[in-house]
Amino acid sequence: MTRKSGSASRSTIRDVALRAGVSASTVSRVLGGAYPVSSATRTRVMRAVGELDYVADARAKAVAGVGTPTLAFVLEDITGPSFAHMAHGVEREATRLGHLCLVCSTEGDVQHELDFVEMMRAQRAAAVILVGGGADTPEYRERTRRMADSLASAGSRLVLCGRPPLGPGAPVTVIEYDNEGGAYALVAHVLAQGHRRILFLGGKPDHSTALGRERGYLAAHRARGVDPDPALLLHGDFTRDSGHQLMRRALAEGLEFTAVVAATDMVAAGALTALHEAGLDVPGDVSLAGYDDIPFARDLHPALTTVHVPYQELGRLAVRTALGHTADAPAEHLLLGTHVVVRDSVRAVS
Amino acid sequence: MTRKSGSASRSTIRDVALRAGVSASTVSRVLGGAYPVSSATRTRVMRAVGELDYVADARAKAVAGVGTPTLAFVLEDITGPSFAHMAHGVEREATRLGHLCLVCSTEGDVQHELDFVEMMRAQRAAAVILVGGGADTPEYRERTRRMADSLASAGSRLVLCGRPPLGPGAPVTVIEYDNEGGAYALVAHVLAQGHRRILFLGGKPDHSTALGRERGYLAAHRARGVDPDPALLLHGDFTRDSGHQLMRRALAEGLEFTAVVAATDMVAAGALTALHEAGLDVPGDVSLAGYDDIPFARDLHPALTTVHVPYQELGRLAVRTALGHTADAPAEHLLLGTHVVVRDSVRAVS
DNA sequence: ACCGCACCGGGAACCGGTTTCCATCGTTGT
DNA sequence: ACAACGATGGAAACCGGTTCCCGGTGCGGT
Repeated sequence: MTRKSGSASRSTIRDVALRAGVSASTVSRVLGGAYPVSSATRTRVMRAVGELDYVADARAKAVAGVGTPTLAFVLEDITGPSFAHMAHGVEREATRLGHLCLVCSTEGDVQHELDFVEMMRAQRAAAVILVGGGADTPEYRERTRRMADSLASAGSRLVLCGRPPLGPGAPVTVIEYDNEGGAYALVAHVLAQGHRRILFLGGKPDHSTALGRERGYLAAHRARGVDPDPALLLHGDFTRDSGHQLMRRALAEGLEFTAVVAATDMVAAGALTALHEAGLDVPGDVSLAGYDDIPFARDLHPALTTVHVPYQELGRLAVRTALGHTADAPAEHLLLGTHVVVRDSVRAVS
Repeated sequence: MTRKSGSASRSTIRDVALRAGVSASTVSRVLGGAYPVSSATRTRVMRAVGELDYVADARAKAVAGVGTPTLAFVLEDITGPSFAHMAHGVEREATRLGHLCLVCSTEGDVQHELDFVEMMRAQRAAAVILVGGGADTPEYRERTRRMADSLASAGSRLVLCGRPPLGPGAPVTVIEYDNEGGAYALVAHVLAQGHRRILFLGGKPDHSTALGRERGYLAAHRARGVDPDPALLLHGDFTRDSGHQLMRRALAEGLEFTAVVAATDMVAAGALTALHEAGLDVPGDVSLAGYDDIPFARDLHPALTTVHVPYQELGRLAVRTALGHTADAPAEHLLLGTHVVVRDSVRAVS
């Protein structure tokens, strides 16, 4: 039995070389593979490596130019189901392509995000993927463009995933899902069931994702020739609690509506319990629809009609595109389609 | 306006030195902080840094011994709500302590896990956190102990989070939540409502978490002096679909029970829709309880009685303990408590 | 027997930083 | 006026690897 955990100090390639009675170059070569080494030497080196339980320092290899590439993933909160699915896609694809995957939650703090991106630039990450919507302000564009430039000059690429695109010419890859289109289709479906007063439980007023879905809501109304009541457009955020509160307030205020469309399945879930708490039946008394098609949507009661967003695929695509490992997505700006999945939570108005 | 994105090649400290007309050492000192540099020199250097948009290579710094420490987080699937919350806790605490956070999903593949841990050893990660239950076989202990040893000899620490502990003496930190105790309390609660035939929707037969909860189920029965019918112990996995299928089968087979305890809220969710699909009322016809207290538990209908597990705190604790940044948790083995949160899904038997 | 070539392995330069050691310079003390 | 001293900054060694360049073998060919 070999004493492997002799001391806590990690051994260097020189230790191995010394023990095997060869030079450091030789050790590097037998470990590296593609170089002729006599089998006797190889054996001695391998034995020394085994006895010392040696692993080459990845950071040193990286400096020497033969490191494992790295990719960074920045989101607001890994806890949201849709983010989690994107993260999953990113992580899978990254490791499939032999990349390490760094992750960071910003908790919505812009400064934190900035700091992290700077950090990733220092790490020489192959790509930095920013995910999740935000306010599309000039200040945002300016700041993000600066990130993109500085990352580009450091040789890595910025990917915006579900975020407002920058102007043309920015060295950035944008991958979006079609918020407006999805909401349009969903609300069209609800309208087709005869509903005319549809409450919309939106997100923050300037949040790009929320805005897109809101636009779809509006567009569907216009296409149908109905004039949406502005009082039916409520704003909160994308949490379950927001949906719950918004719905309670709407009910308390005596707002009139026969259907509710939530900007998110989470919001819909909160709204649903608020509805239940008020003694209302869904979809008997009021119809309800969500957005995202998180796995739980099926288990709400009634099963939630919603629009499916291919989050995992989105994550995968983001890393493939960023890493240039794809021929089928050379474009700098992709827009993924969505489709509504109808279940039991919206019913024709009687 | 300075031309920053001139070329794609990153600039080195020597480029900056050249441009500022000083030596590389001086640049390093200016950037490093704690060394007297004349303000004129400092200004020149800073200007050069700005013009070149220079950031020191983090890998090189790491080799020189002044790098950002890193911590790795290994789980089966980031998509599970409880895992996501742990991940969130880990990530928050890690960045709070100035660590970078690497993540890896194993998809349940042992070889993948092994490879990743080896990779982290090479990265000189400060700690590797393995999370999620598994089969507590001799082979598992052997393999994991080897990981622990080799990580320890490389100066980093292995943390087992919700995983079967190894024998004594292994250089490992174990943090568990009390599966048996939680299940015991939950099932005791259900029994106290008068239920005597309680269906248990468990996980994989040899999965440590599933096993712990099963033990709690059994122990609660014994404490009450009731003999659980072995036919009521079903095995699947921790997914929503598993709960759905198991419940359907149980119903189809005509199993007799007045309550259902699921090993997981996800499983409970699937079971709940199966119950609904069969036209059964919960809790009118049958009571239902889950485990984990994921956020959605409140929004199921009826709101799910379940046991709360402090997942986020668990993650935080894992990194604090691993990094030794705590005086209040010097122990090598922590067991976090849980508590049952009663909502509307279990009712006294009539 | 001699030349040349493959094969193999050592030395040194390099990757991009940090830090130790030392030389220089301008001041100040007596 | 001259020695000592504090403030600066450069050269070189080091961190732990990789790889280029070369020199010493042992082999076969003529």
